Amino acid sequence: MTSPEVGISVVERETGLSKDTLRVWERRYGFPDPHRDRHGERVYSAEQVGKLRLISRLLDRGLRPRQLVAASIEELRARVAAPAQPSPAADNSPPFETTLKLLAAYDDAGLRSHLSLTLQRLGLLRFILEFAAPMNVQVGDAWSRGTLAVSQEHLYSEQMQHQLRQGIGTIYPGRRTPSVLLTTLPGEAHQLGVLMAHACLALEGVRCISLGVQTPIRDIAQAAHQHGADVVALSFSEALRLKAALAMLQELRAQLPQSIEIWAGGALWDHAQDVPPGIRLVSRLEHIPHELAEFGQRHGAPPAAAV
Amino acid sequence: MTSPEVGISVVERETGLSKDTLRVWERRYGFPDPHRDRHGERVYSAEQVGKLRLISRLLDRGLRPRQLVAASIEELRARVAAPAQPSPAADNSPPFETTLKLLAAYDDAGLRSHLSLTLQRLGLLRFILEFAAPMNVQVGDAWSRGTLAVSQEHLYSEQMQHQLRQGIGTIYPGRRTPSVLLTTLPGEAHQLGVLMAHACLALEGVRCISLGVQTPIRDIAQAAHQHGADVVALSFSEALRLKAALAMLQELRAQLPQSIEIWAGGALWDHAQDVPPGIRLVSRLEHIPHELAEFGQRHGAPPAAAV
DNA sequence: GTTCAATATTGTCTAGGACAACAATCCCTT
DNA sequence: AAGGGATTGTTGTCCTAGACAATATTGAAC
Repeated sequence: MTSPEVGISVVERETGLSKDTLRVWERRYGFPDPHRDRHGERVYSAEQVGKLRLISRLLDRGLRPRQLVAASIEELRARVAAPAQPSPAADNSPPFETTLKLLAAYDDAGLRSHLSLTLQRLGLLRFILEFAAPMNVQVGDAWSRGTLAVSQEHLYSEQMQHQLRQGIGTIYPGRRTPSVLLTTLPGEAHQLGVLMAHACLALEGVRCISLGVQTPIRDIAQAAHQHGADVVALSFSEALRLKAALAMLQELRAQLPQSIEIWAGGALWDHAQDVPPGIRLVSRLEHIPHELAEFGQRHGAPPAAAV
Repeated sequence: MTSPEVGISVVERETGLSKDTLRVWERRYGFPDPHRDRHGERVYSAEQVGKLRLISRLLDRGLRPRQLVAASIEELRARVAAPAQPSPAADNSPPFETTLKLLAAYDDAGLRSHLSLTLQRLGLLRFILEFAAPMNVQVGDAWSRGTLAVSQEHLYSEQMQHQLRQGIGTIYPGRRTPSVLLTTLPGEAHQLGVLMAHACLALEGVRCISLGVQTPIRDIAQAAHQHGADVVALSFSEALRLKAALAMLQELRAQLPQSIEIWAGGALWDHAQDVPPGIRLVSRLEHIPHELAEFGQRHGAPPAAAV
């Protein structure tokens, strides 16, 4: 704990709620109810910031603030944890458990070795589908429950990224269609989704180009054009607000010719019911081969020749 | 051009100047001077946004707004381009030229192959010192001059990252002291600096742990403690404001015990004259071995046994 | 020249009012 | 009873204009 009480701009940064919103909530609902320093400026307690963070998360799921501000912290925490899909039965099979144990012990060398061995043992595809993807969810859950520190989540992410890139690096680049441009929208900093998708696509022999994360809309459109991409594939974690994501998707759709498809995937869409027209939801990495086959049919290409 | 006139929140996002700042400049200096829509809300022309973007950049270099708002766009553009260090004689040796040519042609496959070959030809250390580091500068310059699109810079960064990680992956982890924790501060998203430092350290046989980018201060401190790190090494590009960087460094210094050193490196420090006490500036990657030797002397360790 | 105090500049905070966009209700018609 | 359209409630963002702390800059005294 550095300082238990923070100013409004810190709260804005930490919760994503604008200063205006924080002030107007205080005026309307009486929450948050910050102290004032000697100069009359708002000073928020760590507890209130925590509650605001929870509320902010629930807002993204379409709930409205009036009820949320009145609820207790426990209630909010329960709502945040629960109504996602009930977490795929907290897998306790050895690789998962070991990973969490290594993270808990801050054992980076052990983690590196464990991930590398698991990759070699399973092969890249099974490593991703059966291990990396569900593991990411577990790590994300543990982080949001507070079981895992930020630094541990970073460590995990870094090491996993390393393995995935090693894996991708060993694939000889294919030339199958469609040509896919991979990236994330501004504000979405998680790389693992892009890397997993990259690997799955490359394993299908598809030509793909990754721009890393956080590419501005206009630049995605430009790059798609320049590279002659057939598909722009975007990865979304729960870090991005659903509203913002939808708005940006619509903007991108408008800037791209109809001949270029947009595929969207990632955890964000677990909570979403529908997407704007002209966007294809690829909710699971497993569906990628099927999606590629369908693309082939739509575009009259030869039906997915074996790699 | 999507829409030639935009609202205040868009300007905030695009320029990094807060709404408050935009309004108070208008009040004080008469610039910017947005039109108003029928509801009295500010509407900024593309030209004004452009000028604001230039001003925002110059502010980071310590200039003050009063003069800047009065200057013409051309004048600002000249100032942005010029007074950095005069760019190390735009190296035109083959690998550099080829890289820029491949980027200009959006040739990702060619770039991948070119980088990989250069890495194999030079070896990891020379690849970094003689090629990657100066190339990063050139790409950054080209981007800020507008010669290179954002998507091209992303592509470069992604491919270079790939090569560096491949290189790091082949190094058998050493156990030499000091134990180094690598990352960047919040707001610093550039990974290449961390990766290059990681590689240089690993090549010296030093045990190092990377947390990726943008680790919150508190979590850096916690991780350093948990990992038993002797040094926290931080990379800074010019993306971060100098002021913000210094403040965060001071905060981190306060949270770490004196026994843990902080090393700072990266392009940001080319403009800076001095750093807070208790921070060691490692201005060039080439100095890393020397820095390690000095660390050994300071801590009475055996004088840098050969790897 | 340095050092310290006075002054100017600059960003961020404050308050309360206004309104557009969206969601939820209600009522009327079919 | 169900669908559709108007009314009402909710919510986020914008507005003005004033205040002040933190940081530069200037000026005066040594």
